[in-house]
Amino acid sequence: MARRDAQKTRECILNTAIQEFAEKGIHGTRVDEIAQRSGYNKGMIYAYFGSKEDLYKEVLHTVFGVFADAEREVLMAEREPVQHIESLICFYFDYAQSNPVYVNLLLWENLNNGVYINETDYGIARKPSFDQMSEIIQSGQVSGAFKSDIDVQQFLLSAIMLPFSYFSNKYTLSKLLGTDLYSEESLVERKKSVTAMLLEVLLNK
Amino acid sequence: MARRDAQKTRECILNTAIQEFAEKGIHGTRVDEIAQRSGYNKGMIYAYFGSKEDLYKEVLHTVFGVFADAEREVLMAEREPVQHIESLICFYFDYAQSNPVYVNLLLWENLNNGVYINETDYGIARKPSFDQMSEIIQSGQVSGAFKSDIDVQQFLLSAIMLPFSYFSNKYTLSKLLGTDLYSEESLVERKKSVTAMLLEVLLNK
DNA sequence: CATACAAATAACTAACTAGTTAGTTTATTA
DNA sequence: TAATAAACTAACTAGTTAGTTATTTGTATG
Repeated sequence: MARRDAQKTRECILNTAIQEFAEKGIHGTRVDEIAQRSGYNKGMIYAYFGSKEDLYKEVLHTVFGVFADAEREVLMAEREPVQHIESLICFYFDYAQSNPVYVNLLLWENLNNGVYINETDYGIARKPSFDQMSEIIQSGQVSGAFKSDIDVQQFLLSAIMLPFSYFSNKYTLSKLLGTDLYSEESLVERKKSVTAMLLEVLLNK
Repeated sequence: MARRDAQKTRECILNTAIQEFAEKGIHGTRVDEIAQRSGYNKGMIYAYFGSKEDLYKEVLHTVFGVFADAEREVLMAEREPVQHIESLICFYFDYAQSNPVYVNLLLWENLNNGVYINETDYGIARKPSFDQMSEIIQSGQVSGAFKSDIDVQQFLLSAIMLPFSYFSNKYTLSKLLGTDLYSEESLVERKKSVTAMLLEVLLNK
């Protein structure tokens, strides 16, 4: 087996970079640290990725790409509108819970005024997803399962942000309530509550 | 008038630091830049604040303190539970909208794993606020205005995060929807929608 | 097995950055 | 008005950091 494998080296550096950038952001991350933690020389990073900024953009591209694929799979499933929306809420909650790297990189980008994300295909990748969500809701309205006066865009904004923000504000929320919001039970309870709230607003009685 | 005024100098440096830290975080901010933008020598920063980190903590203390005072005022008002909760939602939305500095510093702190915020009195300042909110809801439940099966903590989490996250995810949300979410009309619409949603879940019909 | 080339590295550089210091300017007051 | 203290500054230091270069090491192939 080749101890020298450009493909594998590249991948290994990228994975280390994902961890580092998610944890410390583009300014807090040190290229030397990525080199050391990945086990490769700093020169390799520049050989394979060009610059710190380019590496960061590839990190964004990779992490957001993986998310978009997972989201697409949920949206592609053949389901009744109610179950479809329910599974989508469930997906957002679980994904944010088990992918802190994704949550953090989104936060960093918002703080960077979207400077780096604008240079990836993030928007292009998500637009059709959003349109598809809209269609699911509209079909639920047609079938009478969903209230007809629901504003699709407003509802989706809430459905996306309610699960996400529980994890993106982890530390300040814990401080506010003074209790552990991320125990197994708390997580189950929150997920139930968010789902119930969104469905109560959406469903016809 | 004294051109040399320690109090005023301190204040001026602090205000500049608030802007810089909110914009660039503790790692992205340069002490030299704060000095230059405030118009004072870097030595003054170290004379009055000790270190970059101590200055940052004082920034957090100041900004979160101002927020806590404003929140307290809303909570102290004598109102019927329905109007009281409505005014609270309104406050959260308006405050996040007009204080990007506050929004950003909260985001930075969540990304810093709450390291610096833990060394301010943020938690202590907010705990009684949270308890007071709980009381408002409970009194609404007693009077029959609010549903009796509402989980107070779950509801408050949603009431705090729904307004906030619309602003904390400004750039990625805009990318997702592809429209300007922060025009005058969009803001009014979002605020209405969030308020309506929360009240629908909370109020007895 | 020699050679050619890709993979990898150590050591370096130029620019930057938090923090310090030695000294100057201004206001106060005895 | 001379002495004193506080406000302020310019220039420096020690350490860091993104990025480069000269060189070595491993591997596939004719």
